[in-house]
Amino acid sequence: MGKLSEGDTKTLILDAAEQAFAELGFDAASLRRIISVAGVNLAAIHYHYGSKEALIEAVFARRVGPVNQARLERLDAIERRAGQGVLPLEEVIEALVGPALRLARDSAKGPVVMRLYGRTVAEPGEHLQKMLSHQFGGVVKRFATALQRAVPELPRDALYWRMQFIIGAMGHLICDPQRLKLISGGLCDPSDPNTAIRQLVAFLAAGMRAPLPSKRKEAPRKR
Amino acid sequence: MGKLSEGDTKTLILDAAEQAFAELGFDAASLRRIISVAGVNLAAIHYHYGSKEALIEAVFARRVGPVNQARLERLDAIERRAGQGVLPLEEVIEALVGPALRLARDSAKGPVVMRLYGRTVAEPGEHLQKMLSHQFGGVVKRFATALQRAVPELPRDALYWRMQFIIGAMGHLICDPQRLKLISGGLCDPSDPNTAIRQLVAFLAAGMRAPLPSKRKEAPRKR
DNA sequence: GTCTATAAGGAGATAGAC
DNA sequence: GTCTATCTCCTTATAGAC
Repeated sequence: MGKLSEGDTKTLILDAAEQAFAELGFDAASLRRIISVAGVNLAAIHYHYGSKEALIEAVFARRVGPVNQARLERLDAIERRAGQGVLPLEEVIEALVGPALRLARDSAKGPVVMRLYGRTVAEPGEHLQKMLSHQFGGVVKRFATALQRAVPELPRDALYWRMQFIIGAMGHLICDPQRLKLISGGLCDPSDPNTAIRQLVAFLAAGMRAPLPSKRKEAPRKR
Repeated sequence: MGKLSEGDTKTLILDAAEQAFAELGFDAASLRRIISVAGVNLAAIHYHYGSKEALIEAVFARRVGPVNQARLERLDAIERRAGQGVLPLEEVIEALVGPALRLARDSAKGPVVMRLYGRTVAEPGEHLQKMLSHQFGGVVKRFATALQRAVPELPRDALYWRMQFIIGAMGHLICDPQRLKLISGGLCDPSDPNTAIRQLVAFLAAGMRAPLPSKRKEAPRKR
């Protein structure tokens, strides 16, 4: 556990698996492809991890753990500064989306890691979804109460709707940055985390402060 | 093409495939599982569709075509009413997200269809992504110019960033409605399209109108 | 810990009778 | 158009030598 050796077989597998999962998806990335990139033997995966499912979980946990820890630490600092008062909305949102978007810069892997991270949300499969709930359940709860403290007048149902929108906007940006570059004709550069965070926080904060939708009907329907 | 027979083998396959893809994902849903639900023979899939890839495309096109047509028709009506003036932002956004969210109500399948529709955005695979660009390219371009006309003072780079956020929030809501019910403790009901649309439009319109993010401190500048 | 060899099964696709 | 039977390939996983 305390080993640091870089040529470690266990780590070689983890790195190659991460890249393959990000590039091809969990199903399409076979263990055989992973070992060919890692330069290790097929049996080594089962020796070190036991199964493909366990490998997926290990790949995921290595990145998600630090991100969620950073989120909670930043939220702690915000709450400490605010005392009993209202929390600053932009800072709370930045604490939620910033660490995830900055993951691209922290890792030498760059955008590859981001795709993996964002993709898991959309992927089906009981095992993955259980893992997600386990990894993110606490973070979601903490940020739900923090956002409530940042926008106290917002009813609770609207709060949860809007949290879902935040998660969706963040996830899509993380998962599929290339599409933004494409549709903008190269005008936007999603690989720059600072610009991404600034744009995202401004948009989401305004959304959180939006006046409540009227119960009224929608626009006239064409038939 | 003009056939209406409901027990049609071709349609039975399409229905079963849609459900299986939505439930399990494109990779995990095997043709053998699809035929067992449809009650048809394995060879029938290849006779009617040729390959699994072509089947995926057929499943997708059946739903996306009408949705995109509805989007463009509503946008046409909005632009006709507005003449040369500024477009009403809420209505443009509603034209974009409404038809997709209402898909759940129009189809007897309900939420199943929604999951399929939203999931495809996040899925990897060259073939799927090419198909997406082909199916949605025109719609994205039309709505980009429409949104620009609705928020004329917004710089073009911010416009594309925010469009990406819109697509993400909408897609996540469509793809994974159950998570909202879960994290809200049953307070929010994502299966009610009208509430979902109202909440989503209010949030996104406010986001589109957000002041531009500053580079470092509070100094929102306009172009 | 790492290797070879192989097990055991599921996948998509097809040929040819009816 | 529909069926049975089968082909070929690739997957995860394991047993056992070194």
